[in-house]
Amino acid sequence: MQARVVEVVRAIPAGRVMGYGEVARRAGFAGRARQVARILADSEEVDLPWHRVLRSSGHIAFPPGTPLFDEQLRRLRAEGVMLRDGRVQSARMVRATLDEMLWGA
DNA sequence: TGCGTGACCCAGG
DNA sequence: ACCTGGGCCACGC
Repeated sequence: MQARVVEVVRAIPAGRVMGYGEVARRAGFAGRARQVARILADSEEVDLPWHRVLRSSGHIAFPPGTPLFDEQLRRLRAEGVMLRDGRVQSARMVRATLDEMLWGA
């Protein structure tokens, strides 16, 4: 599962974000969002754009003010992803169906 | 072995 | 648009 998840995360285009659940689905493990989170937490992978993965709500998963929260926010801003009321606009989210047509796979 | 704990999600209400 | 209950499952104590 680890490898498939890493693949999916690596495939998220810069400037766009994806929910943990969506990552799980695309990796072939629907329903296992928690495992995706753990995998990212444990991953030693370099150049893994883990900051492009957030809650389906558009919120960063860490509590505001924590080091990881700040780090993720910083990386997102660096690629032009802005947050409104603590969350990214849904338009930035790679969702199912409709997006499948636009971005494929 | 058992149980609480998460970088979570979703259908309902 | 927020809250809730149930689902999910690897880990650690």
